[in-house]
Amino acid sequence: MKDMPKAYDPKEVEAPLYQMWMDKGYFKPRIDPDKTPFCIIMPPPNVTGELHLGHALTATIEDLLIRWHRMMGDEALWVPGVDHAGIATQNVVEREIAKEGVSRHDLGREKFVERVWEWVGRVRSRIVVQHMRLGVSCDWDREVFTMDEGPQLAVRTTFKHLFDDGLIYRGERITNWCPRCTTALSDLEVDHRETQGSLWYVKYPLLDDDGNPSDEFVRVATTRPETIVGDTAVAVNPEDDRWKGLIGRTALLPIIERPIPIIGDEAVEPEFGTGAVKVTPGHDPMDFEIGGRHDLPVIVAMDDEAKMNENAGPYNGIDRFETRELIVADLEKLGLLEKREDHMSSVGHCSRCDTIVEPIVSKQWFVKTAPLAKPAIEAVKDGRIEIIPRRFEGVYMHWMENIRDWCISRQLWWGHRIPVWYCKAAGCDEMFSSIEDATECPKCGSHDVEQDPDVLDTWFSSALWPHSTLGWPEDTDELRYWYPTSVLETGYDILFFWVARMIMTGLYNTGEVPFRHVYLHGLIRDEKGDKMTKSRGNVVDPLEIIDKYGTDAVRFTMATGGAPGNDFRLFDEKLEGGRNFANKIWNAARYFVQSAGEERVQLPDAATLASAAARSGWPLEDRWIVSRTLSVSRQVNRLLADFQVNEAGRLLYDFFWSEYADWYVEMAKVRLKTGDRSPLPVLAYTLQTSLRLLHPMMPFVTEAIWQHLRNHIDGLEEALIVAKFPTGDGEADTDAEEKTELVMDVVRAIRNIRAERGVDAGRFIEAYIASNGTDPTLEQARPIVETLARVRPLHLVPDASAAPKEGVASAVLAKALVVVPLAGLIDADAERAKLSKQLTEAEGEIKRLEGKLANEQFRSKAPADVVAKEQERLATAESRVEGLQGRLAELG
RNA sequence: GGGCGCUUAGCUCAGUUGGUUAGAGCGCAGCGUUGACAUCGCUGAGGUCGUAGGUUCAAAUCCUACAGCGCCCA
Repeated sequence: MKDMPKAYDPKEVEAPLYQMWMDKGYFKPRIDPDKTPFCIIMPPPNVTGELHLGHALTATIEDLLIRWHRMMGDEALWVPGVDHAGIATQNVVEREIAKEGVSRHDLGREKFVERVWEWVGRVRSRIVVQHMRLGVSCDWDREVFTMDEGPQLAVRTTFKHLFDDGLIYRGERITNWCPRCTTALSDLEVDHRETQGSLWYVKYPLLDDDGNPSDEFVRVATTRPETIVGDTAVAVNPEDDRWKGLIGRTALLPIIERPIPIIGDEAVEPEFGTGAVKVTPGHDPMDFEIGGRHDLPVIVAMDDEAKMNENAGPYNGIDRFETRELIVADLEKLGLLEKREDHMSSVGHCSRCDTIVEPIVSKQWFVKTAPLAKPAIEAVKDGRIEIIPRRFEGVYMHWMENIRDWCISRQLWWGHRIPVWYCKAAGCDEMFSSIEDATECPKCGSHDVEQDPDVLDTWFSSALWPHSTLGWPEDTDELRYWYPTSVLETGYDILFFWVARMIMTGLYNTGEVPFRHVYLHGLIRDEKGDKMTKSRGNVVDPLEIIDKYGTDAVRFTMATGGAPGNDFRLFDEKLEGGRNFANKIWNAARYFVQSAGEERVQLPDAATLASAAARSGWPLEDRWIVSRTLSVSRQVNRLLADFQVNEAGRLLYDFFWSEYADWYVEMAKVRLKTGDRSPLPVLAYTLQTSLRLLHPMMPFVTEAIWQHLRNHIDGLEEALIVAKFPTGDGEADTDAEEKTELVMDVVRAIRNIRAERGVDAGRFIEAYIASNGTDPTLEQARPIVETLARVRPLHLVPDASAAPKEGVASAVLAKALVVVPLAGLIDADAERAKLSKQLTEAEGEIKRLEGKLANEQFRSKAPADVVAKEQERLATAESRVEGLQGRLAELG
């Protein structure tokens, strides 16, 4: 840690700093009742593979919040973890072993699960390494896996409680079935897509009163003719005059030749197709409901893989879509196919493998959600939980209020085995849930008990995450101290999957909300605005861009890229901006370090910093930057408290670059070059304050600089990560801010004239500034104006008459007149035209403001400070007009 | 079908209790090798804030309708 290289090199500093933080144990909070607990439970990434940009965004925002609170003195706990991701991981490992030509059935359940554990071991450590590259300051000793013992116990305990409370039941229901994953899915795991298909019109012969075929037909329309074999009725709307006469009669199912009743049900839409529909309770959710209302038999005509079964007569063993073709052809041959139309319909796809889902009736486990939803709705309604951005509360409410029972069983091998046992003893059909592995039937005492072979939906264990990671069901110190947790931060796309369910189970298990705030971030898209997906091939690997731009650049870009809850597009130019900013910070610090040299700089003392009066003797620019630093510190705290992470980032970017680096440092150089060391404490103060403010967002570059600064500034904490976060306590100095604005305006005006007239950048030119002769501001700032505007000699004159009139360029400010003699470079007519144009604009401004201020309504209804502001604006415009008129008069 | 979001400078986006002369980054134009930084500096051009109404002293910001795009739920 000697010299600072000319450019910031993230590769040099990141790994050693992370190691240092780890070694010092800075990530580990203590349970301290005198301090405020702050806790975030990390959304556990799936053990399916690599982290993606969504995880990087999550990590960035959560680490920012954690670091901020840690620096505020809170006991900040961030719990990392990973999720076993049932279906997804099983699929990935199945693909892995398929490369060896082996299926999971070849291996058998036990061997297959062993293979999954091997996979998990590899992926878990990779995820940890990836997270570390992002700079996350989570407590690694607490890293949890959803399949660890603790979470296992939490899962079983929750299941048993729900089971005993009658909130879990097993039943024959129609569920979404993925024939490729061969498991049931919950409603949320199905993606619906509008798909071009066909609507076939089929004639079902009617039987006469004696049960003999008649020459009458009922015509039904269907998008899924392959399910005809499972029909158990034809339904019409009882209000439908065309068909209500048929209710009570019997139709003969084509091909299968099963007599089925014609029933009336209000769910039938008369506008659809012919107004008569076939009813297949075994393969259609709506038909299942109709069947329930009319006591219709349920026929399941397909197997696990959606091949037709023995109930499908001649199609037994044939795939569902092939069967569709065959049936259509057969109906045609029988003369029962009337016509085919193009038809758009919504088709469900497995969210994991994209296979078309088959609605199928099977025996599954469900959670009765309505009783759990009620308190979950209350918690958000009464503000115990706040969702950010606010609009998602409406989305949450709507879903919760219309919630449907949750299918939690999955026909998988990888996951939490359902803690239910069946007694096999003759005459006993006991079914019971147990937290411990059961060996004995509680009813008959038989040891012939068998555990349910299925596993639970992954989200069942994730739903317990905020309390299970803290030790529940044990009554741990952690749980007592950090629960309810502070913030749950994740993408809005898993509001229902995860957030809503955590609220339900959290309240059910602990009686308390799992977290106080839910912060939902948007999705990161590619340059064109497309979602990043493997199939599109547009996925960006976080490590790749970290290698290219540095972690801080990635984090800064993520944090400031968009507003909370809004999607944003990521591309190289944005990341370059982040990288450049990191380099800017680095170099601004480097300048300080070089300027300080061997000297150890003392920071200004706290009392002086706190009081504007105490600072009043300081040079103007020092007073200004301290005042601005205090103000920015306050704003950053307010913005972060409001979760306006992006605004906080922008504010710091603007402050550091456009105020500190562009102006204060340049002003400070003026004195430093004369050998005056007095700016050093203020440079040190502003720089180190900025680093503290920036640290949560850009931890590496700021900490790296901090460690350099410790050799040059007295009194800095040993590491920035545990340094105190600035709160901005201290008086603003509006006088200094206003006066510095004047100085900057003057410098800008001269620079503008130089650029417009094409004056060589290096050349010093003469200039006159006429301002209110009693204000010593410009005299005090003379060296600054001279240097920053490259002016010599600079004439400070009491009024415009003292400045030359021929061959000059002028700039009229409200509080000053700038006159630059540039013989030979000035076209008098153009100069007059320019000033006239400005005069017209300023006069327009006056007119507008006078009109506004003359309005009695405005004066009486607008708040006093708004009126005062407009008045001030008017005065400014008036003085500009005066100046411009005077200048024009003088120019003739 | 129900709900939500977006539409602001050439591009990408900010703009949270309605009160500026509507901002930033990138891009663009001109100038620039004075020891922090060319991953830079200085200067500049560029917008009737989707359209039409309404509320208000005051609307990019609130309300209504419409258009285009996107998402969620059914």
